[in-house]
Amino acid sequence: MQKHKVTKPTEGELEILAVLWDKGSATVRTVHEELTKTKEAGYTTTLKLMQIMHEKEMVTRNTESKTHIYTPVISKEKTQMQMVNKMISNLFAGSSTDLVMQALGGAKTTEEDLTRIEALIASLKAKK
Amino acid sequence: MQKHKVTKPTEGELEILAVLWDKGSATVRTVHEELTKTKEAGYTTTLKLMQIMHEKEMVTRNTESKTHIYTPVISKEKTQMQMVNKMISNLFAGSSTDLVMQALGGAKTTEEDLTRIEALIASLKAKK
DNA sequence: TTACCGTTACGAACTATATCGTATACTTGC
DNA sequence: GCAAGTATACGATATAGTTCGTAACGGTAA
Repeated sequence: MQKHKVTKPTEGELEILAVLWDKGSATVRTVHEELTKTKEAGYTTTLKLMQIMHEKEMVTRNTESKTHIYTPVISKEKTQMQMVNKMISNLFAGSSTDLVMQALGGAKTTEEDLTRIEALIASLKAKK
Repeated sequence: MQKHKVTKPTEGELEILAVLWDKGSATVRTVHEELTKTKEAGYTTTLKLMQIMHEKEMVTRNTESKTHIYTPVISKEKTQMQMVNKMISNLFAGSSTDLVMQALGGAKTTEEDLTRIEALIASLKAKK
């Protein structure tokens, strides 16, 4: 079986990935402008980060035109799963339930959200 | 309003905290032996990390006897909350529900767990 | 006392990440 | 063609985290 390479995005890489996931693909400038909505950063800093991500093969880029277009390689869902699982094993002693309780208890959740989760639980129960 | 200091434990610090949370307090040797059950590490590496954690005031230590005894300062619950919230905003666009769905969907959860969560949801709904 | 052992203290080296200044190249308008 | 603007490339620096070698200290057994 093929060993799957585990890419663990850093903080900064995650911010960039978030933009790319949202937009599908984007130029450095686009990403950079998104980022600067929430934080300070120099353009070349964003550029460098994205170049490093390219080296690490977290993104591909189309260099046909002078302005490169970057596209994420690793999927949002897979990354979410990896990081959630890691957190569960590191911080919740392996209990996904504890994480769920924490997340539900801590944050504001709408009634519709709660209903959606109930439905998911019901379907999970049905499978057993 | 007082600014709350956010302590963001690193990977290595988290491993040590996990042991301390479990045991209440412990010597370097005890922690180190726990850690080496799952990974390689030199004794002085563990020691140094714990000393740094002491500098950062993540732990206190009792130095009455030659062998110091370390006790966590930051609570497991608070740390869990901080990290879960961070993950929600970084990776789930602020939606705790999405995190919950991911956690429930991904991992194996017992029927009792599901029932516990249902109960929590019911009580949250009741509050609205 | 002295040799040994387990302990803490300290500092050096290494790696990873982040940030940015500067050089260089391409494009466009004049 | 050339200046201005916008891109990428590259390297230097700063900071943080990790790892570990070695010294120093204290207790204990012979």
